Amino acid sequence: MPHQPADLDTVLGKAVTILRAFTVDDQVLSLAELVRRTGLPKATAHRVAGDLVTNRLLDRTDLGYRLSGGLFELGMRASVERSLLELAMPFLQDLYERTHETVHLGVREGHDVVYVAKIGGHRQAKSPSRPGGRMPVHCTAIGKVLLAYADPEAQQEILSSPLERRTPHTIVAPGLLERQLAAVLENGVAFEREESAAGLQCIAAPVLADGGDKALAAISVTGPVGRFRPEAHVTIVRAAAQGLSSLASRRRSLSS
Amino acid sequence: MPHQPADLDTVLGKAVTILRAFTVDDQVLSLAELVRRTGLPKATAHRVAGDLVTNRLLDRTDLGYRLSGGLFELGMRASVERSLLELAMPFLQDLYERTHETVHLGVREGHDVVYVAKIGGHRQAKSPSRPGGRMPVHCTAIGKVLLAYADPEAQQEILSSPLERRTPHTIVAPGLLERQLAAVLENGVAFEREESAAGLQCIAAPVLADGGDKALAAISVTGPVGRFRPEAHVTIVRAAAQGLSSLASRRRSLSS
DNA sequence: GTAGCCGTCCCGCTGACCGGTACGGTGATC
DNA sequence: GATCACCGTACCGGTCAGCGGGACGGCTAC
Repeated sequence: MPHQPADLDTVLGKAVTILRAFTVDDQVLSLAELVRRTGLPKATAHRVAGDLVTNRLLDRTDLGYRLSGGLFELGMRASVERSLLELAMPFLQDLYERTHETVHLGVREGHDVVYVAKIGGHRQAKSPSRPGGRMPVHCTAIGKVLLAYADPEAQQEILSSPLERRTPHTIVAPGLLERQLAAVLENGVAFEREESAAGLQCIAAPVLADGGDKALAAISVTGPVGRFRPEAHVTIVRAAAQGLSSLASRRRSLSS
Repeated sequence: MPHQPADLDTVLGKAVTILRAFTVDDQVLSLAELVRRTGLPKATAHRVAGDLVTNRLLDRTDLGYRLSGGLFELGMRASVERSLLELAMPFLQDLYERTHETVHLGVREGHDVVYVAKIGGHRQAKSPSRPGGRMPVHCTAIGKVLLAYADPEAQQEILSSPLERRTPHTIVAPGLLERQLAAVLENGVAFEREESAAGLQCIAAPVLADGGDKALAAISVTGPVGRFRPEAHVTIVRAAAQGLSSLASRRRSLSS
């Protein structure tokens, strides 16, 4: 996790440290647990958490603290992700309707992909991804697409760092991964075969920026090994991603 | 807007004031604009905004500041909204697939409904709602449902405050609205007929908590007056909401 | 009983935060 | 090309908000 630990000598730093202490699957954290995770003195954590409650970034419950609905609302106003989500939704719907498998929209953030949207039905494959959650780039189809279209230095930086093994099929050899990335650029799609979780396969395509050389995001379809063949969906996934690409190009939302 | 203005005498207060200065349709705000909206001294706004950037809650661009992807990620971890969203998605998908109209999931926050999800296709009705955005409770189907199932004091508080007129059809008479709310409790669904925007109709049903007396959220289907008849979808919307209700009851995510 | 862990509160010290002020750049107006 | 308005940025000394060690009372568990 490349989160530089945030400055604990400033109020704001302490505040975000507390907020970021929550992971995707924490519902509620006690004060003691916050102290444990943040390393803040108990009195300080207590006070700052209290301040966060008054500022409606945290909720107080009988069992502890919880990220508030106000924070959700705020996060949804992040222009890049929100407008991406809005533009993408119809395309994601199409994909879901045609495949009835889990559909993802993701962006890259450092070594991870962050899922902006995840849609699926009642019978969706059991996948470790969560909306707003993270997965390493090297073991997901979306990640490989985003990596293939990333600037060379970022790509190299990731390729030269240790690649965590998630399943027996996870690609941990940089050379092999690099060859796959070349194939991704050639085909415009990436595959994943049980590299992030057992029993899951996946295909993804890039949402390209104006020039067509940088990827803003990626779209994927995921399904279980039994009923799902990634190769069967190359055309529609690529078409959806291209449709979104050209729609996004006609708007402004990029830059850095 | 019942946002008590946040304490400007504290760092944290200034920080959230800056963050909340962004509305749903702001992409990027200049420092000067932030100063204008927040009332903070320029030097202060500059410093705090800078701190927010170092803490990855804001992004710096050539044109100004922007809510960051990190904030999006954080907001998605708000347990109530996120788990609601995850549980609801299959039901929302079903509704979309059967109607091919815009489907909403919303919760109440004070006098407004906040949209947790909005899904639709390419031909979706032009609606003023945005994911993460707000609409007044009294002029939307989701709002009326949530209001009908709200605690009496909250309901009374809203009924006795001025009801903003959005269209010629907006209900601004508390008595009329109150009668509609009674009908909602009786039927388990609420309608909206061009009360929030011209040309739009809507039907919504409540997602009920354990007891069945409090509403956690509401689901709606929205369509244009021409092709869409809300009455035609009473059964499936109610069924979707009930399905989600019982699923949510089997998990824990509520309390206050 | 007592030992451990919890959340809360007190209170004196201090350095993080404050914001008036100044400066350089940029574009519009005359 | 001079003037002006407005922008973002940087400086810096005063001071009070924030700090956190410590104490306290409540609660399980053993």
